This record gives sequence, structure tokens and C-alpha cells, in this order.
Amino acid sequence: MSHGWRALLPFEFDEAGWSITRVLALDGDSSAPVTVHITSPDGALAVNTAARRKLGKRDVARITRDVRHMFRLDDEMSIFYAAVAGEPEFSWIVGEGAGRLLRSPTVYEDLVKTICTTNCSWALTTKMVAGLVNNLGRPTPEDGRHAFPTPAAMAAEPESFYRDIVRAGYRANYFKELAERVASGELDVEGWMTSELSTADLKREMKRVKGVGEYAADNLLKLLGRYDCLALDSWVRATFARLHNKGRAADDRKIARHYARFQEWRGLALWCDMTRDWIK
DNA sequence: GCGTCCAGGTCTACC
DNA sequence: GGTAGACCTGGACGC
Repeated sequence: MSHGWRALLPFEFDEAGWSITRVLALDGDSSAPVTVHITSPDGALAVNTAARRKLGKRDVARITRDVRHMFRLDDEMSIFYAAVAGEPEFSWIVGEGAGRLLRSPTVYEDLVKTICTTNCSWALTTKMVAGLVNNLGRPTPEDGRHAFPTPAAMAAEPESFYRDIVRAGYRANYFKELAERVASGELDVEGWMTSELSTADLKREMKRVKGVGEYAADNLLKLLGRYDCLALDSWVRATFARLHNKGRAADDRKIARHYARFQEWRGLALWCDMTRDWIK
């Protein structure tokens, strides 16, 4: 429930059954993607595949790696929890074990999806992402669900595909250009995961991608595990106004002051605060 | 039915 | 470096 990614293909969230279904790519061009069902029956994660074929050790290792990455199982949260534990309005985060923001197996997917969230309704975001996945993602042999498309698959499509089929509007050439740069190897967005650049320098790098501005870069940084940015968008501003400013619009500087005490964790403290209704 | 507004913003030209 | 205006789409809203 950490954020809206759960509702974007190839994630499928079943709130009643408290499970996530996800199509994952496997290593090698010849390996078809696989659907996995992820549940939490007893506090631990249980991962089952829908694959009727036999999966090899490499496949299992890839699935395990992706699930750990998506659910942030290796994130060290103790410093964050120590920072919020003494704050009455934030201590619930520790009790709920919140703060592990769901992310995609690749930075590329998170980047494309983030661009799909900009300057539009959430309904249009889900439509654009579904258009990308269902038209360009490789299907699984088992259930016909689709994986998220690769940069190469997206680069092969003309700009008109993104405009006319995906209904991405002015974002069409952003997707085309990004996919081409990543597919050609000119731009290594996966390298951002382990970049040693400062957050400010990495953010500057991100903003060189067409369609990535202040909010989109901040959002991506959070998904990389860097929380010293706030990622203020219209939804966050409206939610802050409702929760902390008697329904009136608050200046961005006021929002920043509200979370400043959490220092390098302020972006995560803000996001948990904004979404506490979803989780508590 | 039609026009306007705006939503999980960004880009470009111009100052 | 700061800012005005343009930009796709589609649902909500007022008339």
C-alpha cells in the first residue's frame, strides 16, 4: 500500500486477498517472462509462480532478486525508524513497518512510469502504462499477461505509436527519445541505482532526460533510496493542505519546514505522513 | 452539448 | 536564475 505503483501494470494488487501479481522478465532473450503471485500469509513473503515450465536456478535467482528489489527487503530502515520513533505523529510508521516504497525491477520502468504521472490525472497515468505494457510487453506463455516493455521494444516503435495508441500526447517524443538512448547504451539509467554522485548531481543528470523535471527527479530519487528530496506535486500539496493547513494551500517552504527535522529522511517522512490514511 | 478547468509538471524562449 | 506561455489527454463541472 506504499504508493500508487501497485495499481500500475504489470503490477496487479488484490486488496481483498492482500496479494500482488506481477509479471517478471527472466534473463536471456529466449526466456519468456513469468507471472508471480506474492502474498504474506504469516508475515513473511510467499512467492509462487504460475509457470508450467520448469524454472532453472538462474530463473529462480532472478525472481528472488527482483522481488527483494521491488519490496525493498534489503533496505536498512533502522535509522529512519529511530528518527521518527520519538515523534508522536510519526511513531506509527515504526509500528506498521512502513516506508519501504514499492518499486519496479528496473530503474527504466520507474522512470517511464514517473513520466506517465506528470501533468495528468491518475486515470490517464494508468491508461498510458496499460497501453505500453499490453501493446509492447512480452506475454507470458501461461496466462497471457505482459511484462513491462524493454527499452529496445519501445525504441522500435514510431513516435506516432505513443501519441495515437498510448495516448501520451506531448510525452510521445519523450518516450521515443528515452528508449532510444537507453537501448543504444548511450544512457545508463540502471547505473543510477549504484551511482556515487551526490544527490544534487544525480538529480541534475536525471533532469537531462526530457520529461523529467523537479518532481519527477525527486520521485525517482526516492525509489533509488535517496530521501533528501520532497517530490512535491499537486496531490502532495493538496494532501498537506488538508492534513496540516486547515485546507488552505501552503507555501512549499512551509511544507519543507514541516519535515526539515528528519534531515536526509525528510522525503520519506513526508510520504509516509501523506499516505498514512492508506496504511493505518 | 459545449466550454472551461485542471490533474501525482515540464519545456522553451525570453528577460 | 527566474518566469510566462504552451503543451496532450480526458474527466468533472457549470451553464
